[in-house]
Amino acid sequence: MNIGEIARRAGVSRSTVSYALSGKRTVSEATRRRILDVIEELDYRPNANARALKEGRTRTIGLVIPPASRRLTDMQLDFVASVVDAAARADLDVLLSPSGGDHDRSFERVVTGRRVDGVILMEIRLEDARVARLQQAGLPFVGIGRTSRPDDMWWVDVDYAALMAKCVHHLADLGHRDIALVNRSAELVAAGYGPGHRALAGFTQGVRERGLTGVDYCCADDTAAGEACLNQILREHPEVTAVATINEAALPGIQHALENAGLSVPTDFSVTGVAAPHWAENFRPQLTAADVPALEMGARAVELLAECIADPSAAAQHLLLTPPISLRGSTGPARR
Amino acid sequence: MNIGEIARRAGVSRSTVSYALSGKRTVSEATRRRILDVIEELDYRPNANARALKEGRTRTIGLVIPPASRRLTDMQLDFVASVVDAAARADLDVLLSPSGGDHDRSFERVVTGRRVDGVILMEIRLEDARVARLQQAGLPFVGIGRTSRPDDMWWVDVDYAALMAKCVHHLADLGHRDIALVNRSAELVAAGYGPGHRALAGFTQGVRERGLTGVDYCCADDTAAGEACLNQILREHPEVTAVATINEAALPGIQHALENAGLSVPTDFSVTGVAAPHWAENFRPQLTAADVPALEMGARAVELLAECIADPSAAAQHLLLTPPISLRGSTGPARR
DNA sequence: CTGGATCATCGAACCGATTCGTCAACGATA
DNA sequence: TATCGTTGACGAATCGGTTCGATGATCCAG
Repeated sequence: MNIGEIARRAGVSRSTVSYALSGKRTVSEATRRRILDVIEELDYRPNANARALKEGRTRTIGLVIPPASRRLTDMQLDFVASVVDAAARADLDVLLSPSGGDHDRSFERVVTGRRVDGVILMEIRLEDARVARLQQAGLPFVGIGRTSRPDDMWWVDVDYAALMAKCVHHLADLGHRDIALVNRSAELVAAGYGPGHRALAGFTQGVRERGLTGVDYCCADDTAAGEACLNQILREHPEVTAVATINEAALPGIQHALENAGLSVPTDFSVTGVAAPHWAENFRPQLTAADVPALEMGARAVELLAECIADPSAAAQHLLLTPPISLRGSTGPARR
Repeated sequence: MNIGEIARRAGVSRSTVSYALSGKRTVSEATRRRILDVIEELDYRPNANARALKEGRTRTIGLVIPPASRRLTDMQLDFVASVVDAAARADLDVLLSPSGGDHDRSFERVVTGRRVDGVILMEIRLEDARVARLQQAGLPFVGIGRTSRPDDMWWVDVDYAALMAKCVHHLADLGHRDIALVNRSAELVAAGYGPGHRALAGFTQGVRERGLTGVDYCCADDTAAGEACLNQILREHPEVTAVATINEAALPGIQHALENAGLSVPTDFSVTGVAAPHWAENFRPQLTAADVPALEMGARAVELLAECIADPSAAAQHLLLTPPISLRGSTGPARR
């Protein structure tokens, strides 16, 4: 069931079959009809590998996700889902590669095997060896996040610094003087994970601008860690009346810790931050937070990648998103 | 930077380079050394498409996931992650295809494009057109779940019927007489989603065996629906003292509804069911539930698929998992 | 009636690997 | 020295498509 078989049954040459399918040259209506009938009858589809080999492109994009050993955040999950969906709409296939910062085999296969036309790279660090590797290989890619030298690469990112600063200002407006940041895990931050660093920078800047006192804590991405982290904050800094966080997965734990401490939100304690809508709405009361637009990011990343593939020499494009903070019920005036 | 380039620089023929890499024929140590040096210097990797074309296999598996429009459950996410990980360990790439029950283009590409050696098919329905399509195309595949005629296909599944029956017996043992089932969404059940049907069957059987009274409700996969569903149960059947569920995503909503109704778990009301450990542990008190072994399922599905690809004519293998119910704090004696 | 343009089709080269058949060189054996 | 077996390398065919150049048929204008 290859193109030769079709050609034989239709009594034409292989090239005619190819032209009948692609339309790149005219084929008489009669033979076209005959060829399509045979194709229909045999349920023939061109071999994608052969086509990719000759055409030099695969109509496939690579999606490099964090290693599966670490559970994906909901935001990342939304992002993956939207990338896959956007790619499907553009008739692109998606090849998944679970890779951390190291050069593992899966990542190397994707980069060097000419299996993909381009790559979307998730969870980029400030210094990321994978970026250099992709640039060296000359493979078009779009980063979700940016390195410390972001100008010469394509990326889509959320402006965590600005968002966190906004959160701090919001808390300051409500009269809070002592606040805490619940960041992502210490390992991630130590590895140079951009959002972690930029959120801290924004937090620090906001605190300074408003003359507040701020403390920051790293916290692993799960409920238990969130609970432990907030307990630690309450113990070590009982003066703190509000926390801001970019750690979605810690939110349930934060909630538990506050309940256990007998603190009610928002009368005794305020909580805000950056989270996927799903988490913000599951918090009780619903979280005042910037909703990370993961779904939009995925679609835009695919669009950008398509442009980058079409013209790799074009100037790098960037997209820095600053979603508004949705006021819900989890922040209120500082207690006194 | 193809194999010809390497051959030229090393002063040998292309076939010699190929044999030096594959080891399928002997190559003298001297030339091998020379070839590998050139490869190293030029950072050459064989073109995966050309290799796949010639060899007739792609070293890639397809993973057909539910469409992204519907948020994946945590269990599904764990499953995807473990499949991707297991595949990476076996040096297989994973091609993602978001497909519902219909034949969409993405699914058709995966099935007919010869881009994958085999497929893992998630969220199988009792009558699933995709299964027939794969069988017709002769593409090896492993189902996560089974159709109503499961004997002639390979699959891995969780015995939801047995698990739900166990839950019912557990509740009966605690003295509950009126219980409710919170199932997955009405659309999913109507579409013939296996776990939904089998859970209901197990629930009904358990209720009958113990002479209880049981009501069952469908519930969309989110917090709001879970809350609404439990409110409805409390309103329409105030005699109910316990619910069992296979709807993880409804658990937070169930919790909210119980809190709002002033019912405390487990003294006033019991909750149990089947959920990924993550959800079970986030419930308060922690959920007495069967932990769906999603991580194990993923790894086993990849193993099975590898066997199925190696020998497609072999007898179909099945794996029906019945994880034990972990007793945590969310079930207790019926109130009186 | 002839020359040139247009249309439809064919044949062959090519993409980048793998693999089979062949063969030269060499050493060992008779 | 003639023969045989082994080793190491080469050349060509092949996988299944796409695409370029060429060719024959048809048509219209001059």
